[in-house]
Amino acid sequence: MTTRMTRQRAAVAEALDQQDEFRSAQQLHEVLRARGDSVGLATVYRTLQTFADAQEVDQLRNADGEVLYRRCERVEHHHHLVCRSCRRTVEIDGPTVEAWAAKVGAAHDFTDIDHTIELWGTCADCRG
Amino acid sequence: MTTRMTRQRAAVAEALDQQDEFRSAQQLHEVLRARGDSVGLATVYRTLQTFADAQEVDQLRNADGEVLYRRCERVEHHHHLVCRSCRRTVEIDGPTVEAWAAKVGAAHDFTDIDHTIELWGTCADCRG
DNA sequence: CGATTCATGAGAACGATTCTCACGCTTGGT
DNA sequence: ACCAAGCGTGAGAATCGTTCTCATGAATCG
Ligand SMILES: [Mn+2]
Ligand SMILES: [Mn+2]
Ligand SMILES: [Zn+2]
Ligand SMILES: [Zn+2]
Repeated sequence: MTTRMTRQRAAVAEALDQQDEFRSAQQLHEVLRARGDSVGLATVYRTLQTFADAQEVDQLRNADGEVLYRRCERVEHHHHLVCRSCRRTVEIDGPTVEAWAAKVGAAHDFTDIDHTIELWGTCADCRG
Repeated sequence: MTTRMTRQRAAVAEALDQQDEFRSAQQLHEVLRARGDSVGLATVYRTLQTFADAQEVDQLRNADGEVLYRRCERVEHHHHLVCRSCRRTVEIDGPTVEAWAAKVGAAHDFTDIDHTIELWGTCADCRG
């Protein structure tokens, strides 16, 4: 239950903070390696999962099914608009869809409604 | 580019039609095997992908990252409310979120907006 | 300064999906 | 119907992201 502070966790947290875009565990592992902060791949996976469980990082899947992680600005629940090519991310606050999702779930007598809402597009920079 | 009619394709299509819930390629493969319509697993995967490309089946990923397929009633774009435990599915028409997604994308100067919107919950039957 | 116990990491294992490629069947023309 | 052309098939190998194993290392706390 405890969460010991280790060099590895600090390194992963720092690498995450340096990223603006969503990154995969393997990408972050590479970032760490390049920085000289050697951390085992298994540890990167474990640490990211720990952070995600603690709601300290957001995670989503790209079209290929890879899990991507990002430390967002806002800590409250939100969604993302992600560039398909560079992964530039905009944090989206969607009260409209929150209400919609809850209403639809209730209307069909489903409980514990959870929603997956992510927007993908091509950002201005990647459009040339 | 052609699409030859084979016993395997007919079998996969038929197995899909018998399902009310979202199913994985492996589950459908098992359904086929149980029916006596033996179809290779690779063929099941290929056929489902072909159907998906042709917009004849919808696909989504569950929390574990597995891809699930379903032949829906409505052929037009829509979303789903899926039971986490039995996968019972309700097809959702969401003009509200369609507009929201488009607006958000445009507001941030992203083009070719695509959205992933799926609702998960526990259906009445699975709640006991 | 120990003792305790969680954390780490190299490599094996996993599991869904894709790839390979020789063989067979659908198809379109004759 | 007959045939040639080439798409479709399937068993097994290969991929690849992710998780597991387990011996070793390090953080924590009295
Ligand atoms: Mn939301
Ligand atoms: Mn939609
Ligand atoms: Zn971009
Ligand atoms: Zn259910």
